[in-house]
Amino acid sequence: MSAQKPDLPTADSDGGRDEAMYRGLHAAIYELRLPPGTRLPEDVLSNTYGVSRTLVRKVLQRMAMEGLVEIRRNRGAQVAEPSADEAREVFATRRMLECGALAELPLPVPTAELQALRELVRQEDDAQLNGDRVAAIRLSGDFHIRLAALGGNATLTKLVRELVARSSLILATHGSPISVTCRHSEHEQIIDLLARGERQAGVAWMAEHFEHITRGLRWREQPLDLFSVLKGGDTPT
Amino acid sequence: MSAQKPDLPTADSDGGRDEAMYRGLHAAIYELRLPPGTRLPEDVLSNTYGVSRTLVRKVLQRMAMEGLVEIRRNRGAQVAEPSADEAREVFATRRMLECGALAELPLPVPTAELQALRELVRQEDDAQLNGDRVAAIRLSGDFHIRLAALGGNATLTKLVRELVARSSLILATHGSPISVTCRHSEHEQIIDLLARGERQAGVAWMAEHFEHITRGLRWREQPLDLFSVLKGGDTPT
DNA sequence: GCGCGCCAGTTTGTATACAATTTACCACCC
DNA sequence: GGGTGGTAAATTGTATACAAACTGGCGCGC
Repeated sequence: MSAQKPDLPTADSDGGRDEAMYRGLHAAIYELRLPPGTRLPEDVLSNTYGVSRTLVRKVLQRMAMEGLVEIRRNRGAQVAEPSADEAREVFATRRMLECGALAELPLPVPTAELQALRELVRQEDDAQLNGDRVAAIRLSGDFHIRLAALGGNATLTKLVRELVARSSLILATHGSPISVTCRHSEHEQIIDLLARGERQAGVAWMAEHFEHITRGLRWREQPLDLFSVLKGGDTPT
Repeated sequence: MSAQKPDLPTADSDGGRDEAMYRGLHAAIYELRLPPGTRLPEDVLSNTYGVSRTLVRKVLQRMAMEGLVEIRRNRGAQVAEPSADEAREVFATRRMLECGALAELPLPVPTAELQALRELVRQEDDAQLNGDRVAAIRLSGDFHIRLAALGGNATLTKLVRELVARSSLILATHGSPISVTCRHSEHEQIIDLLARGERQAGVAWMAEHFEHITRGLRWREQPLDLFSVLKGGDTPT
């Protein structure tokens, strides 16, 4: 059942400079070193990575498709600033995908995987205690990705990976400073339930977990989209 | 001041010639006028749409991200030929997303929407009777997209739209000539359950519906992936 | 005759040049 | 003085040019 697709003899190590640039930019955004709203001028990236604007544009287009970057016509690219609506949608979608995947997870889960997941939880816990909010967000995302990947569905895993990366931006924009991410105990609880083979309970817990995250967001209003307000056209007294 | 032009950020109205070309190519692939495996040389597309290869590549890259086109380094693009594994993954993922969306659909569904869905079913039914397999596949996809869109989750709807387009290629490649798509009665049954407010029954029926589709695929005739066969080194006797 | 290697033709990958649009700044007018 | 309009600088959009890689065919040697 494993869908391994041997691309070319040189597997995934290569991919060219554009792939290297993609990884760099993706990591920088996922790890919030480039916060939401940061402008990404093409010539700067071009000079930074030593490639032509052609490749820069290619990478930016790709990341725009993934929702990590916003490209406005003739106005360049910037790190995406997810709206409140988008935040709700992303987490609702993640809940469906991740709960669905969890519900069909073949049991028992290999011990090695359980151990790796526990290790991620431990690191996330450390980050929380150290007040390293950014690291906690990233590690929480890694946990969810790894968990989703257990099902062996590469298509689903890819989607979850993309949604998790967007979630990172969402938490940076709308997350409250305290208890930004999932409470560590919740992640640990899911693992424990999985280890005991109580899959259905794990699914229920996961759903509640997403509920907590969504509720934890603070919906501080966005930059007040003047256009849509005016076009909304409520009758002027 | 010429600010009267509704230039919304996520412009769906216009985006230039590249957007027009995207729509054209997407429709051609979705409607199977360009069957899986069809090569898509850049200069041909360039001449066809009257744009430079730059824009052609931009569109092809985008469609590759969506899984509709495969781009192999230095070897150009072609309409994707989904593998059997990919087919299973796509339908499993769709089941999770679409069942999840259905389970949370606010009831009652507006009458106009129900009517539009019934109309799609009717057209699909016609196509089936007329032996127009290609139209039936497309209309079936339209039905699923419209149903998913009812929830109002744009992020989820976009994912479903992409997966449905890929499903079109999957059915073209692996679908059996008869009963290619969903049996029409199944779609109608889902609408009826929805109209009566029996959401849970609808979800269950939808899940079974995907089960039927997956089972209806014929898995013979794998593309003879010589590389992985040789490298896999199973050497079965 | 069969196989190997070389060469030409074709196709893609990347960079650069030029056009179009936006942005910012400053002079100008009310 | 504040707002308006225009012009210049900067940035992006598109096209083209050139380099690299692959494909297919032909000739040569075994």
